[in-house]
Amino acid sequence: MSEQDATYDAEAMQEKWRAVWDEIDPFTAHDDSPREKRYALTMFPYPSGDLHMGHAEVTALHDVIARYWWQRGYEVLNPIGWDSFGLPAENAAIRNDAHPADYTYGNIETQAASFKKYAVSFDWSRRLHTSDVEYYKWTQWLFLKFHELGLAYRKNSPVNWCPNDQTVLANEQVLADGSCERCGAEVTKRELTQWYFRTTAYAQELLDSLDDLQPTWSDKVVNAQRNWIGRSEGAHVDFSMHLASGEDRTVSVYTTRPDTLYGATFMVVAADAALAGEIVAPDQRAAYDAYLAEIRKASDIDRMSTERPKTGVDLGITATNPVTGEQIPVWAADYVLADYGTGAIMAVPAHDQRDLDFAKQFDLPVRRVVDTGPDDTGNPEETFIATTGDGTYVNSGPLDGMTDKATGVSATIAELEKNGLGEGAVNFRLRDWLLSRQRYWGAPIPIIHCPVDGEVPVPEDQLPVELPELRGADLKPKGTSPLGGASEWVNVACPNCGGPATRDTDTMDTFVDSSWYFFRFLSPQDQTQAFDTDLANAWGPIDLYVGGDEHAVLHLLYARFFTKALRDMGLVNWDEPFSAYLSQGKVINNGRKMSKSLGNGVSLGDQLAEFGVDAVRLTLVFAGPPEDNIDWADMSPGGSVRFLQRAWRLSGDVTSAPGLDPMTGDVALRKVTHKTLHEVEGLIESHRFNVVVARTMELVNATRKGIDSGCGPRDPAVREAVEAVAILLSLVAPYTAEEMWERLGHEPTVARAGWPVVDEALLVDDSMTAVVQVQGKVKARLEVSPDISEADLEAAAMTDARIMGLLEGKTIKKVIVRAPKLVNIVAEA
RNA sequence: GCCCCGGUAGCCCAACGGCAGAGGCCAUGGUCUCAAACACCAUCCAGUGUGGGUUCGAAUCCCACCCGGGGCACCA
Repeated sequence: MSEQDATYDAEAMQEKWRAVWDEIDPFTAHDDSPREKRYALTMFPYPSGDLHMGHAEVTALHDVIARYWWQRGYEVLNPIGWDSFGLPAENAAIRNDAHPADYTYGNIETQAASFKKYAVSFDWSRRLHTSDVEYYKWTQWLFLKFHELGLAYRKNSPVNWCPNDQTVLANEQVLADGSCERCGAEVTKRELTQWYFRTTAYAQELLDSLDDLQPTWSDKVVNAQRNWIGRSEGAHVDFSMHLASGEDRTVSVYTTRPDTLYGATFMVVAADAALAGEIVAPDQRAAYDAYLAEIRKASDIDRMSTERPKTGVDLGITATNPVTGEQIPVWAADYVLADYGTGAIMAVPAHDQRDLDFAKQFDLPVRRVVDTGPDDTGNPEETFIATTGDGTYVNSGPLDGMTDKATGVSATIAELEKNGLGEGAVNFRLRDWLLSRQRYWGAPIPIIHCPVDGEVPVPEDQLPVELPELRGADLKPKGTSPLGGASEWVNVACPNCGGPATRDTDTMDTFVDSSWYFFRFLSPQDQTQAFDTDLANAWGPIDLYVGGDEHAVLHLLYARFFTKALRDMGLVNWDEPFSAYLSQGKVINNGRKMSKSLGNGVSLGDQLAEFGVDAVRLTLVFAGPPEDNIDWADMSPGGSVRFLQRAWRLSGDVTSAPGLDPMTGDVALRKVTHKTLHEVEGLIESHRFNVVVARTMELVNATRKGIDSGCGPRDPAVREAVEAVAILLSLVAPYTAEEMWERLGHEPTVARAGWPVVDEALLVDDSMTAVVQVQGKVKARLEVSPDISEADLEAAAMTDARIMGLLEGKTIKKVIVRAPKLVNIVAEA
């Protein structure tokens, strides 16, 4: 059977080359390589079931870059691991009456096999799983370091509680509608003592660094993080509250509008803040307690609705407005948040709609202090529409007559500071990260509670604190950690005093595990430390991170926080983990997210079986810009198969021998080849992978033409072109590329063949088309030399017969010449 | 309500402020075939969401609006 008669058999190619690649091992990164290092990372998967279309997309895109870097001569670190702790495994285990480890490690094996078949250029030697003892030992070690530095601490406060999963949630894990990110249940509040990471210590730096990341991160994610960190500027203002006991108590409030202080006609304290219970007058105590009980029951879904009428209760005391001296009432309400600012506000109903709604509800006074003029909505005292813009200050003492908000704010702050009544202040929306989870399948928090010594860190030499097997135990959520039931595990001697003590029974949020895995990849087998600082400094930061936007404010923010903290510990010398971030879109079907309930799921396994790995990868890369969603219903993987066959067939048509000097080849085809390679370099750097595929298609078409009706199959330019196609395809369709490479007479692997050197001389055309416009409209085209001078081009345009005809009887006002591409003549009659 | 992103042929998508079309899908015609599929060749198709502005020149820059998608949201 001749080469030309061979058939393109995706399945057979996959079988054949997988074995060869396992042998060659082309993608293991060597720490001691003299080549320049690049670190490519894709968000590691969670082991639920087999890989799906989303995994296929992100790894196909990411692999273009990783494989390109190899071809360009870099030493590329492209590791793979599994984010293998977490609730889904635990819930599945409960459903199936099995152990989470069985479910987890079973799925990991399934996914690993699928990744291998999918031919992702991972370095398998660095594989890790966050649920391995060897890994979470160091997660615990990091927790202890954070604890040592005061970055991990315990506090009692109202927390988000998922009644279904029976565990607390970080703010970031509560969706906008107040439901649980994991299970969708309505999240409620509970008062609990929990562990936190002090993310707020880095709020300003996390915000500032975003400026540096802006050019190489998506705007979407940068903006999401900015909003989440939510920096605002304003002032703390001190109010003196007059308690029923006769005492005075100074309470500070945070406001972004200190300039409206003269319009503060009442105060509101967060009903669930400790302060409210401390200051309520005895005759209002019963009403307050009833109100508190009522709002505790309400879910966040109800609480967070802005349409809901305002509720609250009078605390029965007054406070003094520090500038007017007026006695103003103090209320408690749930529209004021206990954990933002100071948990108490000054209410300026005329200039804040929420305060105005409250004032209207409870018939509290409204006083306008900024007159925003006749063009605005009118006087809020009458319209009940708060005004927030600039205007002329009225009823505001020394501010009266000023017209500018910024001036009003700074004047007020200066006055407050002078009189010791307050000061300028900055506030962040960002809260500390609540990391305790009352669940089994996670890294135990390495703390021992001793009745004598309190919180005692587990000594480093006693790490890891291994998760007790609890095989056969009931892991169903009960509101406290299942670890509490392992009494032999829980009861230990205090490392300090030796007396009886108990282990902390909570486990860490799995986002802790994923906040540092990219460090562990640098020395995954190291038994002596979490990661090797020198290697981290040599490889990091990550040159390109590819993943989904669903982690815009979760994982990406936590990983940034960890990196900054590790830098401050001297463990690494860079402070942002991801130099560039590419967010890939989702694979949807028929305009909708794939879901079981819609019945529109597309199985990756089925697609691979029908079209082959290469065609599926090619389809995903070619679909459009990486950031865009891919609607699988609009795609044509069958077309991808046909293209790959067309490309593959070229390799059978080449009749020249390998190692031929291409210099003697057909110049026209060589130009296409070299222009394509040159252009692709830029396209890959700017992540326009879909256009890379289009350019490869053009090269295939041009080569086909050369073989059939041009220079013929024996021409060296044809060999050069087909080899270029194989190398281009090695980024997207590794099996087809390898098969072509073999048919071209080369040894495997094409993936490490090296990027062809582009001949600059072939990028220049002998002649090109210049456009002649009259009044901006194209009227003529001229064939000119690419290095024609402006004067020559203008002369050529002015002497063109059509142009001369058009200009007859007109006065030329202006001629714009952009050699060698364009001449534009502006003329009038 | 606030903040992002997008709107180009029937469809998916290209186009440093300079000829609106690179590539693909679909469709149609042809070559090949007993026929079909494949392959190859060819053809068809929009003036860039709307209205203004800047410019010699705008899909591209600016303003307003419409539509679609996403994020945040009682954060004082």
